[in-house]
Parts: sequence; structure tokens; C-alpha cells
Amino acid sequence: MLSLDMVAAERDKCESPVGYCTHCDLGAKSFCSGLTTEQFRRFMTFLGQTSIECNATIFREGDPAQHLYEITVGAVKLYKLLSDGRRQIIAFLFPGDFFGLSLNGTYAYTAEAMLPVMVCRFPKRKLDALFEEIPVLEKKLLGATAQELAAAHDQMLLLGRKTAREKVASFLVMLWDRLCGAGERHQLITLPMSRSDIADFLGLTIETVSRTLTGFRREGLIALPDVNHLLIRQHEALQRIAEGA
Amino acid sequence: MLSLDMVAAERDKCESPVGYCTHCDLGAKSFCSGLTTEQFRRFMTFLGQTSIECNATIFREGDPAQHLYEITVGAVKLYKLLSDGRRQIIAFLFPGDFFGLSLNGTYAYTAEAMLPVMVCRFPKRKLDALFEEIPVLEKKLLGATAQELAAAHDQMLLLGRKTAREKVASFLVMLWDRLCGAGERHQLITLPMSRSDIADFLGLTIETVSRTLTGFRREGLIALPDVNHLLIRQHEALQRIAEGA
DNA sequence: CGTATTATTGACCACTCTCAAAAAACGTGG
DNA sequence: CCACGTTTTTTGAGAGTGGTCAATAATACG
Repeated sequence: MLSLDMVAAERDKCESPVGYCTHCDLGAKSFCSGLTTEQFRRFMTFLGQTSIECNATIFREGDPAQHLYEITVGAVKLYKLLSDGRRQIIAFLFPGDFFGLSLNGTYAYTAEAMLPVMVCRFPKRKLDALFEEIPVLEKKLLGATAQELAAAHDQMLLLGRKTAREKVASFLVMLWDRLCGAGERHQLITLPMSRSDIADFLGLTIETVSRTLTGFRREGLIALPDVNHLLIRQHEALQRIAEGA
Repeated sequence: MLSLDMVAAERDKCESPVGYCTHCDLGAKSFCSGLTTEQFRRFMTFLGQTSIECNATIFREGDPAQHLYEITVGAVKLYKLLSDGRRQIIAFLFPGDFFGLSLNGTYAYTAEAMLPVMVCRFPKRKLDALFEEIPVLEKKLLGATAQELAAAHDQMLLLGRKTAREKVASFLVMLWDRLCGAGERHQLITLPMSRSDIADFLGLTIETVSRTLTGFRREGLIALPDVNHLLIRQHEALQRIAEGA
């Protein structure tokens, strides 16, 4: 049994903390950032790194929940299904995001790779031990979960109360916020998701998504060089539409 | 009738760990259950207990987030607004539920009492110290947050992909699950929320909620003795409707 | 290339919303 | 306790946003 004092003592012996994991380029956002050399060595013994091919299912709703995942490369979608096949995409996830948290021992949603994906995978049965050794990780996970909860709340407002036009504008702005650096205004976004994915994320049909996007294109708010590429031309205007103003 | 004093007396007879806080009747669900006598004593120094009158606003979206709350008595609604007044209710909360977690130092939603409410209130700036003293609390908060996240995911499926009929049926089943003991099949539910609240929770209008409820009443699935009381007559049938079968 | 899949566009329709009025419930003060 | 005004809920009629169905166009992939 390892006491907090011992952990603290161990940490004090170490020199400056390792910057962050050298196996991915998440930087400070990563789960393993800010650990001491010794903590990092222990951390690596808990972790499994896995690559997942594009379109592969990582796990299904109802599967026994054995791992917690953090994406290092690629993009993942999470979704829930109704018995007749209607689908709701819960989240689009990118490097730095967690998924796989569960309540009753089974996953509550399906996770699917939208691109070739690299993940860090933590066995759930070892999580308590890991948190005991490196308590800061538990705080990080709580923070990440709180962030996902806030995103879910935003999406509930979108799904319940926004028009199709506002939904699509919100989606575009969200993509821009997540995938574009702050500086560059006119930056080409590569969409990892299909129109069908966008529709199932926004609670619309593919036809409505398509019509709304061409609408925005005709108004000069965006450009669509090809189906998988998107250029935000008037971010401010889209933001105003997204917020219902 | 069982007085609080009697409950407290019964509990004081017990050795450590203290079963649970004597100030509320949450039992094992409570944040403070399963603590040792000493831990419980320390716990109480962190906590403020507050009563809130019905319909009072506890905090507003954008307010500086100073406290984390746990409900001990009553019911609370959380909601977000669009600039033109459109409202989405994020959650209906009952005894044992937490709220007030925030990311950037401000609350991301408004919290309003639907009944006279009692809460335990934890200052955020003391939370780290509390977790250091009683690490199990951090795990409990993580668990509660994960549970809220799962509920949010279910609600996203409802908002994005269910019909009005399925939404209202889901809502009724959810109420039954949360507010009724498992044994009693025909149990009268007292609704703490208005039709307008239900509509803003389900992404519908009050008219559609009203029409759907009268529909269920005519079909014999429920009874509505008066506006604030509800009797589930055919739970199974409602469950089937809720799941889109 | 030829085939299969995905995306766009069009015409039509239905579910739910909007607007409006009546009915019921609530609150307040006499 | 009842009369009154206010608010909430129910019910109705009509309209509109987004869905359905269908055809065409573009793209991906062997």
C-alpha cells in the first residue's frame, strides 16, 4: 500500500517534471502531461497503445466496459441507436478527448473510428490503483468529464430548441473552434464525417443538411471545394446565426 | 411518522463508520455516506446547509461559480437560454443529485427551485482540500458526473430522434423510475414541474405536451386526477412507446 | 472504366408549431 | 368562503419547417 506521503516524497526526489508523453503530440492537453519522470514510468505500465483502422467499431453499446480511452490521433464518433435504427450521434471526438466511461459495467454507446485512430487505453480494473499512485490523474479525468457534460448540455440546447439553419451554423462554428488555429481566418477544414453523420449529430436528415449547406454556400458564408472540404468564409455571420440572433 | 430525532438517535448508537449524515434522509446515496466518525466531523466543517424557497433562482448562467450543490430535499431544474428567450431544460434534479460543476469559473446554466429545497453547499475553493482529506469523495463526484453525462446522452437521443409521443412517454417512464418505489405499480406522482417546463425539457411546445398527455389519458395509459398529479396505469405500454417499438 | 455508394436537388406531405379562444386552476382581498 | 382577476392548461384550426420519397449528379472503389 502506497501512502500519499510516500508519493509526495517520491515526487520530490525527481527532477523537473517530464514535459509530456513522447508517444503522441497532444502536449499539455494530454492525460500524461505534467508528471514526474518516475510517475511517467509508472504511468506507462498501465497504458496500452492501440491503432484502429478507419471505420472500425471500437466497442458497441452494451459491450462489457473494460477500458477507458484517450484519442491521440484521428477522430471518433459516439452514437446511440433506437431499436428501429434511428441513430443519434452523441459526440465527435478528437485528439485529447476521452471516451469509454461507464456506469454499470457496460458501455452506453457505440464508438467508431472516422479516420485511422491511435488511442491510449487504460484497463478499468487498474484505474483505482493508477489514481492512487498518481492522484492528479483523477482530477484530470473529472475535469474532462465535466467538459464533456458541458458540451452535452450545449448540444441539448441545439437539439431541442434550434432551427435547422441554426443547428448547421452551430456545427460549423464548433468545427472551426475545435479544428482551426486561432490565427488563420480562411482555413480549409477536412471533414472526417459524412453528411449522414452530420445529420444524425444535429437531429436532421441528410437532405436538410445538404440543402442548408448549399444555402450557406449561395449566401457566401462558406465554400465547399469538394464534399469533404469546408472553408469558413464568414465566421462572425455563422456565429450570429448559430446563436439565433 | 418518523421524526428526525429518532433517526439521529438510532444512528448515534452505531459505531464508526457513521452510516450517513443525520441532516438529511438520503441514506447511502448521500455524498457523506460511508465516512468514519472523524471524516464526517471534518466533512461537516466544509459544508453549508441552505434552504431555498420555491421558484427561487439559485444561480444564473454566467454567474461566478462559487459552490457545488447537493440536493437533500425538493426538486431543481437546470436550464439554458437563447438570446430570444427560447429555453432548454437540461435536467430535473431530485434529492441526491449534484449541480453547479463548472469549467471556466462561471456557471453554464441557470438553476431554479421547483419546490422548497434544501441543499448542502460546498465552497469550490475548499474542494481540493476536502478531496485530499477524504479521497473517496472525489470518486463519488466523478461517479455522479458520469451518471449525469449518461443521462445527458439519453436526453440527446430523445431530443434528436424521438417523436413527440415517444418523448412524452419517455418522460413519464423516467419520472416513474426516479420517483416511484419499485414495488407499487399504481402510485400517484406529484409533478413539481409545469407543462411549460415539460415542454422545454422535451423540445416541444406546451400545446403538444398537453395534447399528447390527453391522448395517453384517452388510451387509458395514464390518469390525470388534476394538473399536478399523474397516475401511470400501463407502465409497460409506455415503455414500449418510449423506445420506439 | 463500371458499379456501388454518397450527395444534391426537387416535389410533396405530415408532424409539430403558431395563433386563438375557451376552460380550468390559482391567488388575493373583501 | 366566495368573487374577482390572473395565470395555466386544454382544445381547435390553420400554417410552416423539416421529413419523405424519388430522381439525378457526383464520388469512391475495385
